[in-house]
Amino acid sequence: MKHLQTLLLIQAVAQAGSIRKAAEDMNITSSALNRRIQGFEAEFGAPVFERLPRGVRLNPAGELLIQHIRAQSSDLERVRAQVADLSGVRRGRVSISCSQAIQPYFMPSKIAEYRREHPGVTFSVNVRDRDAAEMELRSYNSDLALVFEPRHLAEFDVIMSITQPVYAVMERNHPLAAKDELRLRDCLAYPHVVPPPAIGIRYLLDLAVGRMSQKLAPTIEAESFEFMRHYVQNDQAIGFQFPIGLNVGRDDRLAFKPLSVRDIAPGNLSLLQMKGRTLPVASARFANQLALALADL
Amino acid sequence: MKHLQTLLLIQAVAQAGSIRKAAEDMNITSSALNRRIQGFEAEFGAPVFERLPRGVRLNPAGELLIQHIRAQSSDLERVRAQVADLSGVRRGRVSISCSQAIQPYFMPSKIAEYRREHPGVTFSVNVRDRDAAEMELRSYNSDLALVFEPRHLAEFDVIMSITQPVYAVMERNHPLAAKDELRLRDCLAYPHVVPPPAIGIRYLLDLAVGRMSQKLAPTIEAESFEFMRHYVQNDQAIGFQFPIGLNVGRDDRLAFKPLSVRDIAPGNLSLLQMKGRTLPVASARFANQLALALADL
DNA sequence: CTTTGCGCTTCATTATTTGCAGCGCTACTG
DNA sequence: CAGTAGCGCTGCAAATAATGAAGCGCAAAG
Repeated sequence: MKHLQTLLLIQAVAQAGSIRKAAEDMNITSSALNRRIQGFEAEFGAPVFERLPRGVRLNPAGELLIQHIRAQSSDLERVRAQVADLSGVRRGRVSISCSQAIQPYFMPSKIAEYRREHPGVTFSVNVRDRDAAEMELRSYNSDLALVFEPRHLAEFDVIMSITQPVYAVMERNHPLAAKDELRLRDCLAYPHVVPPPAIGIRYLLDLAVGRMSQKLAPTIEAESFEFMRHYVQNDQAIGFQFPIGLNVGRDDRLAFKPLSVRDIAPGNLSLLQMKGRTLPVASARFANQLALALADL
Repeated sequence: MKHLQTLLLIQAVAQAGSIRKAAEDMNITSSALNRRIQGFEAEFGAPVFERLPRGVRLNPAGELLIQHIRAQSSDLERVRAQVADLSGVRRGRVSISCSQAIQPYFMPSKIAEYRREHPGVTFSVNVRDRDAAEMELRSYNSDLALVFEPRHLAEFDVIMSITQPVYAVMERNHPLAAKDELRLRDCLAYPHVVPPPAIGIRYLLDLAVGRMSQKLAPTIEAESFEFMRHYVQNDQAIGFQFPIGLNVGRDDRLAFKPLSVRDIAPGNLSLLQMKGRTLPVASARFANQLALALADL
């Protein structure tokens, strides 16, 4: 859209960190870009960038402005999608960031379900830890985020929120696989595979261990739950995961047993959007469907 | 702001109802304006106006767009105000629509109180009935609305809400002035002054009377509470008002007595803003102060 | 101490926007 | 029922604004 051109250029400069680089990215000369920015700052009434010897950087006013720009363009997109919707076409693109646990079973099935009714809608799914997912929302790169243990709840609107107990994951004939419910201390007696601190489940583990005499002594710290699932088949090791990320009852090589909630708090799984934002139709509907599915879990 | 120019022109055309009129308003020629609009529609991907023989009118897509435009410009204003705030200056303008009852005592004292701390902030206060106040919010002409018995609550964010009983207003030595609490039927035995149906208190009266055998037989239907207050000093008449609009205990010519809540529901006084909107700093702070003051009432 | 990369400015050039005039159309008007 | 006024739209020349090429001064990096 033409009327946003200057704003988009500002965004490009903010990202590139220098006017000349941004100019190259946007296929114009640096002089033109330079003057557009000066022009804008003049009519805006305040500088937007700090001039550094090696480039530019947003100043506080610029940070405010860039936020406005993102909201702007995303809202315009929403309007266009809604207008397209008016003329009968059901199109759109839903972008969502989610925790790793959501990715293997839950999200694919829900997306497939949604697309059966709205085949014109496309999706963009990003797996992100909780901090990164929040960043995506803030930058309007994702419409939705479905994450465990979100951090800065006050900055977002919570569309739906449920809790899930932490499960231990182990080989099918692991000594602990006989019990129905496990104590955390029993698990820690075995080698254990835990994710790095940025991941929600690790946060809960750290909290829980903090109240105990025993310490967390991770044999392996691994980002990937996929990796964890395969590793525990070797070393009589224990992994941890939420049930939404497990194929409970339909995996014949692994056993999944819940940890006692006396030992470790259940995880909070929240569906978030940017505060106060009006989502595009497609995203809003998908969020709705997700909320219903979560409620049924 | 230059990058909004086309959008503002569209707004002008929507308001004027014809391109030529809008062109005159905006001091350009109709041909220039015409082509800007055509250009915009082209890149927008859909027409925004219906062409009528005597002018143009927004089509549904246009309605969506105009809403976006209003949100846009108001948000940009907010950013500018916030940037001004950054540079140390406490400036800004708060615009608020309120019910008539709020105007004589409550609003002036709260504004004065606020301005003692923020002398740079200016105010624009409009007295509106509940429907008109909601219109002002929707069109972004007012940041806030403080009204009795709002109608379409779902379209707005409720910042704060309290209830107030209905009071009868009468001459100091009116026969009913002796009692502590009045029954509605006793009031209706005297001539009564009521506002027109658009006003919140009338709505409550109509509701209450609907459950009774007696009918509302207004001697006078008057917009102005001011008028009502003066009139009841003549005809032994009864008027109705919420205590927030009365100088309870400090008026020596009138008596104010609450009606029994068994007869008539208390009025709901709500502080509203446009849904999902980020208010300018000044307005947000003032809303905050109002909410506190209402809670203390 | 040279080099590199930066923001910014000047000036001629190129796009873009504007105003003027006029066309065709439809709904009022006498 | 012709006349007229008001409308949206378009062609064309003039005015205005944005652009690119080149170069200046500056400060950090090598």
